[in-house]
Amino acid sequence: MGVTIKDVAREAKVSVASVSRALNGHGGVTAETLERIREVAARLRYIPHGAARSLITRRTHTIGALLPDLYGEFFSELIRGIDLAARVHGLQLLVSSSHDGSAEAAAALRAMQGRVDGLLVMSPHADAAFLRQNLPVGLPTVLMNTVLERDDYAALSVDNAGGARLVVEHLLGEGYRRIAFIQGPVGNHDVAEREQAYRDALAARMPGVPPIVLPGEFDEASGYRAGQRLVAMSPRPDAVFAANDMMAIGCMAAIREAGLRIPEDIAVAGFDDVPMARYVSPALTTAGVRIAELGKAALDQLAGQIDGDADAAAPVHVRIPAELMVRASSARNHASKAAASD
Amino acid sequence: MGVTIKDVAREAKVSVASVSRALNGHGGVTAETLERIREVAARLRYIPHGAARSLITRRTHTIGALLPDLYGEFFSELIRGIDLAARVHGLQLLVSSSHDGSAEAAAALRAMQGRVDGLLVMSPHADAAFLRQNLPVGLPTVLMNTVLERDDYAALSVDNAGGARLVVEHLLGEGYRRIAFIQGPVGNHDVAEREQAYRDALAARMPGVPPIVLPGEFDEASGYRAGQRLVAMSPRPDAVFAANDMMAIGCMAAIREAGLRIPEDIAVAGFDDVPMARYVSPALTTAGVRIAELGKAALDQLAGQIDGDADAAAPVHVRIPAELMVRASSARNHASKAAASD
DNA sequence: GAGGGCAACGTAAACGTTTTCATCGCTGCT
DNA sequence: AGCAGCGATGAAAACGTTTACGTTGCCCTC
Repeated sequence: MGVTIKDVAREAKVSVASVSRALNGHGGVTAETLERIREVAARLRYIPHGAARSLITRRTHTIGALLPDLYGEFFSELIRGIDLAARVHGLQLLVSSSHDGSAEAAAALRAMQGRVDGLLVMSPHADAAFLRQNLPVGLPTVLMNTVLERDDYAALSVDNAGGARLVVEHLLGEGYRRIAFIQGPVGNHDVAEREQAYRDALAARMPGVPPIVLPGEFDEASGYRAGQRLVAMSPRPDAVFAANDMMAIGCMAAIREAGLRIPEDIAVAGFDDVPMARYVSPALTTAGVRIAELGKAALDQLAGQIDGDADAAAPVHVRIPAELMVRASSARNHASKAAASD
Repeated sequence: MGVTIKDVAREAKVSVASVSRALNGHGGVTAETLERIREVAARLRYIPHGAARSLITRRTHTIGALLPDLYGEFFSELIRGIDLAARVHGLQLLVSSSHDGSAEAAAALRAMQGRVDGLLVMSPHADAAFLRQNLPVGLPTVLMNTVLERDDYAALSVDNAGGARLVVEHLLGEGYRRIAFIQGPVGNHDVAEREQAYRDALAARMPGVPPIVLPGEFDEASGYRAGQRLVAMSPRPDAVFAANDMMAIGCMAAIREAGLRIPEDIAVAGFDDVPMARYVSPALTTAGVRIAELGKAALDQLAGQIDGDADAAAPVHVRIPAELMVRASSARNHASKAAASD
C-alpha cells in the first residue's frame, strides 16, 4: 500500500541502508547519491513508517497523557501547557481520557506501551497498586495531582491546602464570618485537601464556629444546586467557597436568582482561576493555579527523565503554589476597586 | 529492557505463537496452557509492544489530529467531541497543534505516518498542494473547516454563512441599524465566510447602508481594541457582530468601560457559542455551533472510512448548521426575557 | 608497486509482534 | 490396522526501519 524505503532504494538503485543514511543525514553518502535519493524519495512521496522506525530506535518522540477528563477549562489549559512544552522538546502527544473505571484506564495505559517514550498520568485510579500493575517498568513517568505513598515516581501537584487557606483567610479578612464550603466529587484527593484546609483555617481563626459543607460534583449544575440550598439556610452564610470555579459560577447564578447581591449579601470564591473566572460578573475571586504552568512543568520533568539526565533521574515531588486572585465577588469593603486586581 | 513475548514464551515453555494466540483470544490453545500463559504474563507484567504489533497488523487504533491551536474554548470543545467519539470507536488520539508555519505542520503530519489509522486535519496550511505533498496516499482523512477545491477528501465545516446571516437578521429584527463587524485573522477562511454573509445580509436588507468592518485577531484583546474604536466612532454603531465569541467578550468590556450600556446603547453578538458565552453578563447572543458535535461527526466519518465500509468511502462534504442563540446582549426590546432562551 | 587506510556502499541482523504453514499426536471410522 | 480429520503446537516469514559489520575501490605513502 504505502511506499517503503525499499521502493526508494530500488528506484534510486542503491541499498536500503544508503537510503536510510541519506535521508537521516548520517553521512557516508556521496553528494550525488544523496541528491538522487532525495529526488526519488520526494518523487515517490516516501514518508518513513514511524512504528517501524521506533521499533528499532526505541524512541517514539511521543509522550502519553492519561487524563481523567477533557471537559472544561482546567483540562483545556492543562493540555495547552503540556502541548506547548512538548513542542519545545519536539514531542508529540498521545492523549487518553475520561475512562470511567479502573479497567478502562488500565487498558488505555497498556495500549500506550511501545508507542510512547514517557507517561504523564493524572487519574483518580492511579494508586500505587494500579501503577505497578499497568506501567511497564523503566518507563519514565510523571504523576500529576495523584496521591501516592511511596516515592517511586516523580510527582507534581498543586498546593491545594495553601490555596484554600489563602481564600478562607481572605474572606475572613474581608469581614465574612459564616463561610460555607462546596465539595467536589467524593474521593477526589484535591477536594479533600482543599476541604481540610478550609476546616483548619476556620478552626484556627474562628474557633468554635462550625464549618458548613455542601456536596458538589465539580460542574456548574451542582454548584447551582448548592447555591439554592445555601440561600435557604438560616442563618444564611455570608460567604461561600467552592472547591472549583465552575461550581462557584453555578452558585452565583443561584444566589442572583434568589434576589441576593454578590458580594454584599453573599461573597463567592472558587478555586483554579479558569479563564472564565475574570469574565463572569461580578468577577470571581479564586485561588489561581497556573494550570498551563503545571502541565509545562510536568512535561519538562518528564523530558528530563527521558533524556536520561542523571540529575533529573531522582524522583522529585513538586508543589505548584496557588495564588490568590481577589476580584469583585468577594470584595465587600472595596468592591469596585478590587476588580482591577487582575 | 522491557519484557517481551519471548520472555513469556520461555517462562511458560511454549512458543511465542502460542502466547500470541492465548493472549489475543484467538483460540487454538488448551484451557490449561491458556491459563499457564495468562499466569506467566501477569507475573512477568508483560505488556505487548504497540509499535511492533501495529507494524504487522497494520492497525494502530489511533487517529491523528492536526489542529491549528489548542488554546481557548473552541478547541477544548472540539477535542472533547473528538475524544468522546474516539472512545466509542476504541481509538486513541495523537494530537499535534499550534505549528506556526507550513513546514512545521508538514513535519507533524509526516511524523504521524505509521502511527495512525486516519487523520483529522484542521489547519490553515492544509491546502490541496500541502495535503498532496504530506499525506500518505490511501490514509483515511477527514478535513475540518478547510477550504479545498477538489473533492479528494471528506470534509466537514460549519455553516459560517448561515450562522452569520442569522445573527445579522436577528439584530436587524431587533431594530438595530448600524451594525459593525469585527474580523478575525486575515486569511482565515471561516472569517471570510462570516464577513461575506454579514455584508450580503446587510446589502439585502439595508441597501445603501455601508458595512462597518474592524480588524481582529480572534482573541479577547483584539476584541477589546475593536470595542474602543467602536465607541469612538461617530455616528456610533448601535450593534456589533464579532467573528467569534472571545472578541465579542473583549468588545463588551471596552463598551462597558466607555460607560455605555449593553444592549441599550450597543448590542453585541458573537459566533461559536463557547460555554463562557452564557456566563458573561449580559449573556452573549451568538451563532452556536455544536462544536463537540462537529468533532464527533468528523471522527465518526473517519472511523467509517477506516473500517472500510464501502458506503462511507465516498468523500462527503457536510455542513454543520449554526443555530442562533439569542441572549441578553442583543435583546433591546425584551432584554430580560430573552436571557432565558438557553 | 605493494600495502594501509578510508570513504562509499551493501548485506544482514535486529526490534517485537502476528500469522501462515507444517508437524504431531490423537480420535474415530471403515 | 490403517487412514482421514482435527485440534494443539511450533517454526519461520513478514512488517519497515536502523545499524553493525563486511566489502569494495581508491588514494596516499613508503
